[in-house]
Amino acid sequence: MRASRFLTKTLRQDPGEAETVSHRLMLRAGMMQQVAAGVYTYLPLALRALHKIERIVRAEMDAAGGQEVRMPTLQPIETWAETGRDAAFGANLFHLHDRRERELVLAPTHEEVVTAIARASVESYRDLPRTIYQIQTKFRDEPRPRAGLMRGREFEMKDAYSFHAGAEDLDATYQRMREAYRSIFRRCGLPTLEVEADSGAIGGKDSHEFIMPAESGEDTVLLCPPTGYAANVERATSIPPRAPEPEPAPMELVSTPGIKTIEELCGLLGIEPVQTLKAVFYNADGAIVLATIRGDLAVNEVKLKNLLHVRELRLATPEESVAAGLTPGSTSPVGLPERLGVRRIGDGSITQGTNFAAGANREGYHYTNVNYPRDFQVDEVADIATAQAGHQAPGGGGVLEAHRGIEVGHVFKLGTFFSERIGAVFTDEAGAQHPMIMGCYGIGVSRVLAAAIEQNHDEKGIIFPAPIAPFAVHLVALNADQSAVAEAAEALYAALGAAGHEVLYDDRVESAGVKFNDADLLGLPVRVVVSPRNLKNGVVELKRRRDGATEQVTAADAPAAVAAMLARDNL
RNA sequence: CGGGGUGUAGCGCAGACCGGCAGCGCGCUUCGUUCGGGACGAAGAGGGCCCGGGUUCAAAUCCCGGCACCCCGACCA
Repeated sequence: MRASRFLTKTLRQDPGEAETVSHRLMLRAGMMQQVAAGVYTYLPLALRALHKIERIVRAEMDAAGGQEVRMPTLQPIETWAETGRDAAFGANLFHLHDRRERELVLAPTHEEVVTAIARASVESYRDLPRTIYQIQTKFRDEPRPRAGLMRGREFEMKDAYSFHAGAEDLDATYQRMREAYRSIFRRCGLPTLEVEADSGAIGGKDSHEFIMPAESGEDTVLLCPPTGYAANVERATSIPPRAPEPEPAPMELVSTPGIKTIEELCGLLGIEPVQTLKAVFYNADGAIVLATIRGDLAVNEVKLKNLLHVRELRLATPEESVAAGLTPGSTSPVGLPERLGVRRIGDGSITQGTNFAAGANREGYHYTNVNYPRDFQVDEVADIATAQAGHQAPGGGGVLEAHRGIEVGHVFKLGTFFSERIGAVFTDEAGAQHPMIMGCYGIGVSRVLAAAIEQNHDEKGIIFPAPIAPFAVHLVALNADQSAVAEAAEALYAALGAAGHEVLYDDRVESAGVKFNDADLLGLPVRVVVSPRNLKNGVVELKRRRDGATEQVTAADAPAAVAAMLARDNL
């Protein structure tokens, strides 16, 4: 492709509305154009990179036994009502009406439709397992689209679904898919963490996320290198530091005027947060729930939500707390009788340690020497704590460290939620019918592109990993208006193409600085410079974008030298 | 949905408090000089200020209403 004919140009200044690195660089490089919030046109550079990613994804899905289909984006609401997921998705689902006023939705995912495929095509255990996948545009009316391709309302996703006669068979495919995902990200040149994940409302057992480490990521993962433990913070468990265990003393009411926070309480009493208990009020689908946890820990709302089996969980408002008979700022599990009708959940941390300080449900007062279960009771003790960096990994053996990252893939076991509701059953060897057991496996293809740029850039621009670069080579002709340069560059352009390289040929009449800066911005893996100076020396100059390694070779040797340089790009 | 912010030339922004002929930089066009890290000079083109009302002799500017976009939080690939 000749730069002089190329559709898009680069921007010299940063676009005003882009904060995130990948968003900014993609706009500056002319890779995409915004059409609406969270909706973008993929211009040639972006589309070429997406195609590269998709090719790798397809190859690995096919190798893992997947069969590609294309399901419709436009779906009748009834498809969603059948499983109740129209309500589950709520406002995230795009709705529209046809000319007969029939209600349709734009699909955010495809479990319902793919399960209907399995229902139609699978009859017996002999027809199982099956893995179906597609690469397609998804629509989700996100509450807040952000950061360009990172979180769009319209985005590209590879979604795969597997169907099984038994749990062991699902497990085999699940593991095979995890391997395929590792291969995909490795082949893309994108180091990715694989972590345990929350499996969400549908509540499958196993779930893993693939997280690309990046500071701008929305997710936090906790890693324990010595033990290999890796989990999303939403899901992670840990062994928090132990609380002191002095001889239990009689509970005492102390005056704590104006004290609202754990820090203030600790300051006043001369103790550490680990020696306190805090009580947090939640509104869980309208019901008030009291969560009690040690003061140095935080409630993990995902865990709590899963425990309670509710759709919506949020902090209770002060008014709601008061209405439930509680005193915000001095809330406490102590003296909270069962009859209030507030469900009480205690974190495991309350069962260890003695003589805690806790609220007194009375403005300006706290209790000291509070001991569980002597002084208060809960309806259930469970792990509802947020694991933190510095905690011991579950089982011990190492300390957790926290990292930010971007979720680019997610695999999980669905069980029979969909097959039961859609009637996707098979006949077993004994002639009995069972719902198929399902797994599902997603990759945010367009997000992978954004994440790749988040992970691979410097102050000058993008540094594309060779496997997903829109072009492999940026051929730059300096003083392109000189006929000797133009002739040499044209010949090299043809030779590189003939050798199978994808080349962006900068034949524009522009200054060296402009061309070099554009090349740095676009970040194609290898830059080849043809110039009067090089011509005089009988060479062309190769420069690798990633590490700046340079090499001078004859024009005749250039195609092979480029190939060699590309091969070493990811090392 | 709550909080914060912004809509003025293709892009980045000033002008707005204090109404008075719409401006700067980049980019673009033409000519000349330059030519290995965003060159220089000269001459040009290009918007009526997000939309709708209102106030006023006069509105980008003041008032009212709307829309859009961005950022921070509750959600996800």
